[in-house]
Amino acid sequence: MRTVTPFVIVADAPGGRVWLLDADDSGVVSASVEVAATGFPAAVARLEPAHPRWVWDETARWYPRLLAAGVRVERCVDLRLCHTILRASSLTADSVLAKAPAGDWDAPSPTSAATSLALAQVQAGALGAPSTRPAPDALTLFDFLADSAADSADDSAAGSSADSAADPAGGSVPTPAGAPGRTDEVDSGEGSHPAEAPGAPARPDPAEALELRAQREAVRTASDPSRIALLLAAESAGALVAAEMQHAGIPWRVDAHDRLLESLLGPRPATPGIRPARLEQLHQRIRDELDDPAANPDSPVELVKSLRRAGLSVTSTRSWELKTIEHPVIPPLLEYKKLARLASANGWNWLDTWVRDGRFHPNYIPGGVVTGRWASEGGGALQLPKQVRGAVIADPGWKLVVADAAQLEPRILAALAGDRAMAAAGRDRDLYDGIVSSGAVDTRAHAKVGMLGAMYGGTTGESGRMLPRLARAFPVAIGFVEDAARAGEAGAVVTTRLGRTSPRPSDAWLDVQDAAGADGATDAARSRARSAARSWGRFTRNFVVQGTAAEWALCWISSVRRRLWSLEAPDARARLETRPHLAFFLHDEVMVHAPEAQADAVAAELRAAAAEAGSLIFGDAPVQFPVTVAIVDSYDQAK
DNA sequence: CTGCTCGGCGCG
DNA sequence: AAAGCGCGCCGAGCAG
Repeated sequence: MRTVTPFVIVADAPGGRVWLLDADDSGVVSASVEVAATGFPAAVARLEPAHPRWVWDETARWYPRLLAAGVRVERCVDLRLCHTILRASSLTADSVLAKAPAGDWDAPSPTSAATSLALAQVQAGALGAPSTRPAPDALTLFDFLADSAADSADDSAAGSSADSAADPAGGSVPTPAGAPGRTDEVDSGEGSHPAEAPGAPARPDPAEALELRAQREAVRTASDPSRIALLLAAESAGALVAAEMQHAGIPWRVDAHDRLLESLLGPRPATPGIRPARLEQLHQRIRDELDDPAANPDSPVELVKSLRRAGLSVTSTRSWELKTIEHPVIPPLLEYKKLARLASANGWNWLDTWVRDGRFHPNYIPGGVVTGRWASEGGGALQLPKQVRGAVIADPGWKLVVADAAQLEPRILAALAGDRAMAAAGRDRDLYDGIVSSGAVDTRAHAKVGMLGAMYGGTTGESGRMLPRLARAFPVAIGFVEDAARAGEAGAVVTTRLGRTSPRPSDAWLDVQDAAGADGATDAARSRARSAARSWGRFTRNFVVQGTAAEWALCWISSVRRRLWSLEAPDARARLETRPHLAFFLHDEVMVHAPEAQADAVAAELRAAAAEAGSLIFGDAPVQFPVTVAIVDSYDQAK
């Protein structure tokens, strides 16, 4: 019988086989088994009921093959994602891990696009999914998310997860409910033998084990272990969500998409490269109105020349510039640009490339943005235009439950800064309406543009005009982003609530600043330096807000994921895609694909998860994080 | 032919 | 109505 330890490291063994290594709280390996690649999913399924945290170099490299076999895991450590955070975080700046020279773990991920469609679409093997479902209250979100180095809570302390997060003890790991306890013998790292592979060679110590130890040490010695531990756990849980969403896919109806394209563009051209009928019509009208048979609306450079020849004083072909011009060519030109964009970005070619068997399987890239937001690759998953959302349709008997965090970023700012006035403005109502009620500004639109400007560093136009009023009404919140901006302008780093730290400015940036400070610096040099400094200040100003909002969103989807898995399933062996599951995530918005009978329950969990995420990150700060929830048949019906 | 930048525009 | 943040994708056009 295997000894239960908090971590099981997954690593490549020679000959395409896989090691599974027990590791203790410090990352010390105590036992190992080696399995054939084909036996890997079954081996994971066998160990999962003890709720280990699976440790692997990259979730995107290991988890898809488990999902393809119908095996789901609760928790993991994505070493590469965690490494990136720990290397940069100001909370772990003194750690051995942060001070070491760059190594393999700092290299860009070798796994990305290549895994997308191929692995996600591997048909399931014969292996059925064993039940990995815990009792509904067996694990709180904190247990689920938080790293054991900061975990002092007992499982029975449900409902006090925020307190747990705020009170790291650096203590022992609570034994998962129903799991056998550890033996002392194992902690020494001596005297234990590979339990399931008696003939195995000496215990391996792969790079993953070394890295896990370094990460555990960095967390243990961090200036605020609970925050960084929560961030690492949320980042890793997000990686599981990403793999699961890629596996399940977004329900996409090719017939509906095709009808939509046909109604806007005309029938699909038989030959690629030929303009659809509607575009060709508009093209001809553009030539006629410009009296220029060679006018080419697909080439910005050529189009500017054509427009200027026709007497229009344009400097670009941007839509917003064209809209300011009065001329008969403008309406057909704007329509052409809109439809040409649809045809090239989300037309028939897109359908052929990205939609298979009624699902769009995008490749999500957790941590792909410096602020901690996800990026995506292939198919433009995070830029699905509203135009085509009518093709996202729930399966028969199923619903889409779409939730959106209301005014997330300003609420995040209010909580980060501890601005009680702004918190009050958002209590039980739209935050921007609340700002209007406070008397700071006169319309909701002004409140919104003013707050966005404050968070992005806007200084001009309407946004700039609102800033002084907002600064008077909410000095704490505005002061917070101003401080972040000044830090960036001075070349310093800033850090989110949970410990994600901004990159340092480049050497080129520092050189520009140095040049401006030198004796005899020219006005041009000083001006350039000021401009670069302000630009970097806008980045750091936004980083703290966008980055902390991304942390909130990670906690939200992690909680949603766990809650969905606890909902009643058709049977204990139900696969991910046959029960309510996350289908899409977009910064502050999620979509759950769920059987109609469970849609209301899902909606309730989406709301509860949002509240949970808020208290997990901000404790009892008086800021609410409401979500709007819509239960719909197609995505275009949401908001 | 491939690989790159740029303009433009989709999303939050 | 647009400019402050963060992205990815497309076609055009150019360099090699």
